[in-house]
Amino acid sequence: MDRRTEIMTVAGRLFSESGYHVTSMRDLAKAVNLQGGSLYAHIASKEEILFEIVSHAADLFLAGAAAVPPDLPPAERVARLVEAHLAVIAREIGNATVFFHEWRFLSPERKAQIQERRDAYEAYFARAIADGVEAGVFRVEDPRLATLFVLSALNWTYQWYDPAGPIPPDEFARQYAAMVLGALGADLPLTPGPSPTRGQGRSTEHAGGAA
Amino acid sequence: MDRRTEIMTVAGRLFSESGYHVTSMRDLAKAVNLQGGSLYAHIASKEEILFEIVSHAADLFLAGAAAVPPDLPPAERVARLVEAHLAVIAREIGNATVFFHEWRFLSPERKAQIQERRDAYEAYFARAIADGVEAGVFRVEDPRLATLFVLSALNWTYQWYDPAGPIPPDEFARQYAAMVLGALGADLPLTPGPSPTRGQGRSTEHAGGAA
DNA sequence: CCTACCGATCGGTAGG
DNA sequence: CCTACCGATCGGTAGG
Repeated sequence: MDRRTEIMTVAGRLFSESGYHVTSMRDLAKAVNLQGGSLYAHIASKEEILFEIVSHAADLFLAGAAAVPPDLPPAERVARLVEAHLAVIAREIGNATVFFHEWRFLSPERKAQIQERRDAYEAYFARAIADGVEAGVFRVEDPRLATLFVLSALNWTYQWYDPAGPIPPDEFARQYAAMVLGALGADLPLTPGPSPTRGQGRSTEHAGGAA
Repeated sequence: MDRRTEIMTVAGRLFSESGYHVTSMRDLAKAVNLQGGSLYAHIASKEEILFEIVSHAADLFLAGAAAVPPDLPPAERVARLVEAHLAVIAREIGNATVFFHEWRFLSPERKAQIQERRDAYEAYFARAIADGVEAGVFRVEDPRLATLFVLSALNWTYQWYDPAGPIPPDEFARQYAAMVLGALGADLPLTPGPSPTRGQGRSTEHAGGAA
């Protein structure tokens, strides 16, 4: 990993832990064993670092959605989109946090660039949901609101999901996808047989964040 | 509205628009027609302002949940909790934004105080969901994960919901509650008869944010 | 509630 | 990549 990449990686961690504005260039420099001014031999500005982190995360989300075959049946497509989204969060929770939490501090031009990719990403979900409604497998009143509902449920997960916690990422994604499909009015898609005792009571100890 | 209240109100707007750290005390002073130092005749510190805003929002959420009769059937209780949550966001979107976005910048003691209320709030949802599972009206694998799913779908709405937009708050809440109940595996609770043309296509023009 | 000011720290640069 | 430094701005205070 070259110096520049190291700076980006460490910055992703610091920005996600303390916030973009609270993290100073000197904090970052110290974390990579440099003097404050030396960072500028590798990067042009603090905002450039933020942009690279956010842009990288946006690309990961977009690539994940693009990898879902568009000819799959809508319900399966939605499930795959959900899984892809959560896989990105599980793998790069720090960068994902910066993506969701700090992107608004980008310059107008850079923010617009990210907005485009967010729109494109949202469109994958909107299409899958619209297809499902058309095919009669989803029952929603307003597809646009349903899309925002699904994305909301996904986007907030960076606030509380701990990939190292008790729920392994793919089990997490499986259950989450089932709930998303339920929200879309699909009839009990992948729910495993009637074993209502499964997982019960197991307070999974994820502490605060969501609420 | 006395001076102090005015400061809090304006600060809520500024913090939500630009972020807590980007908004300087001088920005705030100017917005209420004071000199920078004069703010300190009314408040002790910048963080005190943040705390009052966050604390106020936490109280609103908690009061909304507490007002839902605990003896209601679980499905209706969840629907009411969802509606109460969205009502707070519709009414105080600025303070709600600060609550969700900036609370982590509070001092450890104050953060802990807010965390307590968030936990109490979450417990309302956890209880309603647990009751529904027990009663057999909800079908979820892991009640804790289901609770986090529901709260995620709700918590993110401050990012994109516009109370002045095309979807009026109570219509918004009604549809949102239906999707939440669907996610919990309740059998098609309040879905109005088969009128799949309703609301269709109406791209509700909420622009980015969610994605 | 204002004027004037405090020390600290910020992102960034020059020159080597 | 370091040393030394820049102007700007920060939250907050003293004294009136």
